[in-house]
Amino acid sequence: MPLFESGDFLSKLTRVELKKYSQKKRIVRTLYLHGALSIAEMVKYIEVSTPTMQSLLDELIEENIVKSMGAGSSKGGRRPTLYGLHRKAFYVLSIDIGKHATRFTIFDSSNKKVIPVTEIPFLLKNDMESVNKIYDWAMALVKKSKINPEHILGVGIDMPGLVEREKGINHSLFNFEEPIAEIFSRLFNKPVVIENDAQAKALAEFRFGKAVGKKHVLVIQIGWGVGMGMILNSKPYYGARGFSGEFAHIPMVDEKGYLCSCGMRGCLETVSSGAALRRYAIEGIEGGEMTLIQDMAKGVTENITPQLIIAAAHHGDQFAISIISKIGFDLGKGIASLVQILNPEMIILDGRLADAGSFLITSVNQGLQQYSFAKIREDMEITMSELGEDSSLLGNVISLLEMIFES
Amino acid sequence: MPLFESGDFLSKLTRVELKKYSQKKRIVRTLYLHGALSIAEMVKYIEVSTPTMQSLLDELIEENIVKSMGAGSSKGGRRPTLYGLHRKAFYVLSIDIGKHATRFTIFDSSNKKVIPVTEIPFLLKNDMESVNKIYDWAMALVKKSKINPEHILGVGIDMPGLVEREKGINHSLFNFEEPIAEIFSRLFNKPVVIENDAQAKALAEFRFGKAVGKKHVLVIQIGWGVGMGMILNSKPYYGARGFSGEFAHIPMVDEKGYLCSCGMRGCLETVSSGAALRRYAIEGIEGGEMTLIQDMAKGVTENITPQLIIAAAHHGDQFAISIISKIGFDLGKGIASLVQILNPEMIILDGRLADAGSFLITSVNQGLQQYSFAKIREDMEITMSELGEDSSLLGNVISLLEMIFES
DNA sequence: AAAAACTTTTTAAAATTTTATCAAAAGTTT
DNA sequence: AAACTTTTGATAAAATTTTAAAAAGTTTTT
Repeated sequence: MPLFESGDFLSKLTRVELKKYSQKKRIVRTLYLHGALSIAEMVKYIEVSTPTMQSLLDELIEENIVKSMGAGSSKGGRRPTLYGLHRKAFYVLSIDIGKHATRFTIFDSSNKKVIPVTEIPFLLKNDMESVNKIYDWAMALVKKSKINPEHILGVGIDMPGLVEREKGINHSLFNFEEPIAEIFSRLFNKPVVIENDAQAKALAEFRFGKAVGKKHVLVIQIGWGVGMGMILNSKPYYGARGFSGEFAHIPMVDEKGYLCSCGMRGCLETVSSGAALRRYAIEGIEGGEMTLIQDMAKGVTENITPQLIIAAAHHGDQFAISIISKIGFDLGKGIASLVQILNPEMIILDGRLADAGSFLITSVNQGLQQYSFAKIREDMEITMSELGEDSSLLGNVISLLEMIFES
Repeated sequence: MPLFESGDFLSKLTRVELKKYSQKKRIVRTLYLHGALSIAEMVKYIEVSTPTMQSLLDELIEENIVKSMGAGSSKGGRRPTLYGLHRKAFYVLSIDIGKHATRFTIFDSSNKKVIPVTEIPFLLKNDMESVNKIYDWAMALVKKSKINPEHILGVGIDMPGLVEREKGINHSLFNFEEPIAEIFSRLFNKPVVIENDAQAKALAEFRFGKAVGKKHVLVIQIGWGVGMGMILNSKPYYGARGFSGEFAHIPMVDEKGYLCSCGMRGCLETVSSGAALRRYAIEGIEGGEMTLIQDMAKGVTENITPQLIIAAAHHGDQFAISIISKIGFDLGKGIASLVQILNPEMIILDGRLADAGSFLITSVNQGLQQYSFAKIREDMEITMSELGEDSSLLGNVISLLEMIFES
């Protein structure tokens, strides 16, 4: 049984065959998410009796997808035999498309990278040439990895923009006549799933990060801009067309607000993002503020980046701290809206601005406190991501597998 | 098989018995939601073969829960036998607790009221006396209805406040040592579910109103205050502790904003609610505005209600129209945040202010257009509820049944 | 050190569900 | 109006799954 079958194949199966097929997929999914398990444990996740589970596992072993991993530790009785995914059960090619760089890697079924992440810095253009370049680089990586392309289950891709995951369309980027996911699928001759970059990060947090086991989690990514991915009711939330999470563009400031890159005025992103931080710094310096930032940037405006401002704050620069706090407070105010509306269990901050650490968290909490109910905040945790910068690449794998396991 | 069994009873069942029990519940749920169906149709909803479905139905008929409803119309072949719920399969007592009045009725399993809604006007107090009064009135209604209390499956109650449905606690009202749902459950000696009033309305819209078949719907209730119930991913959304939907208290106006009843400043409710509308009217009249409102209220401030202002608008009063528009615009701005974050398919407006109809909708759309992406609005519909004022009573029934069917 | 208790796995009989086929009833086409 | 198609429902053999009990392997207790 190959893990991925077309609907055409599936429609020919009888009820029993279909049930067995979906049970096997659930087993593979469970082993992917939880690692090696005993029969007794698996029976708790998947509703079948022990003998049935055993025969399903036998078949999966026969098919070289699952293998016995030896005995686990006893809980006061016979030691269980653990079953886990064969390392080579499947590979997934993951691509993180960004504005200024695109990153590639390949994961195996135990979630390990089989080849280091390759980052190709290039300015993304909204044309087929960029698509073809990405394909070529990806194929070069596959070749380099020496993995048999047959063993690659599919391709997971994340990118910025308004992504309609189900239809495989990105309305902001690569919005050609044919859905971009289908274009890639044709090129790679594999199933391809596309995902919004922030949502990919949320998936990674949910399955392998701080949000494991949580039901309602918001992952907010703060870089030059702001993005959000959501897990609601233990499921990724996409909304009607996948356009959810546009937290960056909720109204925060009145008519007098700055013009946002999206064309509206006074969006959260105009007062609470890396770009806003930079603008505050430049405005401050022009207004005659005494600050380390100017020295550190050697007087060159182009050198003023969020990272530099954060570094200045870590050196004790009061102006840097004050503008980070300003941004944090407004972010907290924005988060207050989220909290009041969604009552999440946890909010995870990610992205480069998250490096501002306690400077940011403190002021975020201030804004949040001023604009939300204590009861709703009570059991909620705001925390920083610990998955690192490859989390979106990992999220792509999860996204692809979920697509395959759901069908 | 009684429809509601305790966990104790269930834990004694074998796997097969449990499966059969849950399949039977799913059949009852399906028949409740969709009305009478044929075996062939039910097989599409519930994954069993025709012979199995037949034997399950036979058992349910034997138990007097389901009955054959005669032949349906043919779709080009043998006419199907339709099976539906016995009218007396179960009854549900529904109570809508409001600040100024509490309303009671009893529904049968075909969703019909077996007795007209009784409204008891009394000012709700936060004490056990009010609880006991509500219980007494409810029992009086049961007696009047002449329904055997044994046949009442349970009690569904909605009320304002921060309701933690799973624990049966309302943190704003009746927050005694024992959860209020348990207190009522002990009094009635039946399963009781409590629900936030706006969420109850959302449930009614989702199952029997304009939101049937939709996946992501927000139901906004605008009366003196503002409430919201949500359906996300085809499920009622409650959040971590059931405190979601506090849309009324997201920040809308800066520090200069009005003080809100919740203690914060500048909440949406301070600029976009029946109370805000009244305040605008009074402020306007005091400021010397020429308006019909003053005549209609006979110069008595107490007479100025949202309804009166809406009536003035319908008479062409420009000032009334302008303040309704003001409120609508701000509501639209608030809705923009919801839309950007959640990308819903549909937003349903309900509550007394919804009577302002087109005056409101037009300005809501203006605010929404100014502060949200066209792509996200594109396929979204904003509409008025058509379920009428009993929708929360109906929602309570759905809530109770979902609790019972889920367990 | 042996026995008891406990967890996991295996086995085979028992129970259940499905598949496949047929029959009945109604619509559609010739 | 007869023949054909379609849909629904019923039946019995075939296949599958579960139950229950026994076996195997560890830890804990006596």
